[in-house]
Amino acid sequence: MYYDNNFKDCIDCINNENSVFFGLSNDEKKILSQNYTCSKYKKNEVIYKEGDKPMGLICLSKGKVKIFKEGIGGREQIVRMAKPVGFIGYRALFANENYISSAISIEESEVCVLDKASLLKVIKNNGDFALKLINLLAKELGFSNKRTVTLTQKHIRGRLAESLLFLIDTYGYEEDNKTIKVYLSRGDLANLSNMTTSNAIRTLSSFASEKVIALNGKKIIIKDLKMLQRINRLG
Amino acid sequence: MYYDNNFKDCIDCINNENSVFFGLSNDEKKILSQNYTCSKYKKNEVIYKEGDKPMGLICLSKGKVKIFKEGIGGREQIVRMAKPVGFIGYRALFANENYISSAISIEESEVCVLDKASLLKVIKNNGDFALKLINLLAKELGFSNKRTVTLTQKHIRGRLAESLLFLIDTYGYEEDNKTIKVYLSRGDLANLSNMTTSNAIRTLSSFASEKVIALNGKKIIIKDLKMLQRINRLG
DNA sequence: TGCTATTTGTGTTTTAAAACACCAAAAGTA
DNA sequence: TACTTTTGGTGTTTTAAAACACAAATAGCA
Repeated sequence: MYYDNNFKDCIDCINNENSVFFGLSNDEKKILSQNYTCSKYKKNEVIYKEGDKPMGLICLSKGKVKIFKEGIGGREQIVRMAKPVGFIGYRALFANENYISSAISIEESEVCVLDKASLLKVIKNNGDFALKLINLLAKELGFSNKRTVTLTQKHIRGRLAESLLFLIDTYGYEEDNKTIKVYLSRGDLANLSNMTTSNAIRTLSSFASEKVIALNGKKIIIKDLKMLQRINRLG
Repeated sequence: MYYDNNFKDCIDCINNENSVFFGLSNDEKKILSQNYTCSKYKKNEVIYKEGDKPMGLICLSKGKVKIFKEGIGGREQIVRMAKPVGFIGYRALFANENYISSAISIEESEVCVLDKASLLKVIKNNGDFALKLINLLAKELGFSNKRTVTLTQKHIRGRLAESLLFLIDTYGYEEDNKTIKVYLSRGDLANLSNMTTSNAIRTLSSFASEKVIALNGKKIIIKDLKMLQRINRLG
């Protein structure tokens, strides 16, 4: 990781129309944009880890990041996948706690960190913005509650199907409109779906032999979305 | 369930020092207290159910409530337990979604419902209050993420131990300082811990024969808290 | 009060998924 | 380039927990 305050993608975090900051006044944007630092991460670099103290609001302007918790025997559970423009580490920041999860880039990524004090100032003075954050957290909590139930109750095939659908939903497709636009290792796919690596590999092969997907290295091509949704629903 | 706007416990939701509303100005409290309805529920009555549209912020002024999601084959997972003074159903309200979980009283309870519009008005005009809610949601999200990992990774004994510690943490002890102050059925204890009823019964008996707890009907008496915490950590 | 329904409790069987063991392929790296 | 490490892949064994089955006790109810 190295610091670099000069690449302009960081501005995106504040001005991008998909950002929660979209709609802030110029004064407010100025407060935020005067207090940030930027950095780049290569693939598989740690952005923060469990136990660290949040230094600000981290915005992902480029790349992809996995957020996971370590459980029994170091086994990791991916709780979220971040894409640009999006925020990471805001839960701990707003809870005034240290991180309870870790964030690692799964491809080359760029982030900027917005100073906490400036952010709090803007929140306090802008009720609509505060409501947006409340809305964001509430949705995230709903997602987490749903995951708890599916990860504990669905069978392996259902869990993997759900993960694939989640990845499509988060990152979309390549230009061919059928290849999922993210390359996870079998191990990460397993960590996302609460299963062992061998079971992820095995179940992926099953899906492939059933012509639900096709595999090409780390690329996953969706051949039968309806069927995948069906497997997701029925378990 | 029946309506009754005259019992004074409802005022508690706004004035109680443990409430997020504590610290609001009199004007703000007035706005909120002018727009609420109260109701009483007997044991095992539905307060809201999955799919319902939230009508306002529900405050529990008396009693105990379980919040759960239905999963595969109707199997329920308890995601939260509410105590007075506390709020229920706020996630869906703030996410502008229908409920994704259901709430059922596990003993006689009293709730009041604060009008959504009035609440939003107060949030928009009081940044500190908004931050309190952001903090509340962020903590709840942390709890949910932790649960996801422990429910999927811990073994039965560890999961049950964690649930018992969670119940102690939430409801505390009776006057004897060792009986958990909530009476859940074995089925509910199972739904809280992601296991079948028979396994909850079996594991409780194991704990009892190991002198970690003692059982007296639905009463659970903690005999060896250190050991219970140990089982929770290692199990 | 007796009758039904639910909850509690225990033994047995089945099964889904982990654990283990091993090899092949690919990707780093010296 | 060869060498090491990581990732992908597959068969076999083991095991934790569900599923099933059936009493006993308790609670709800007419």
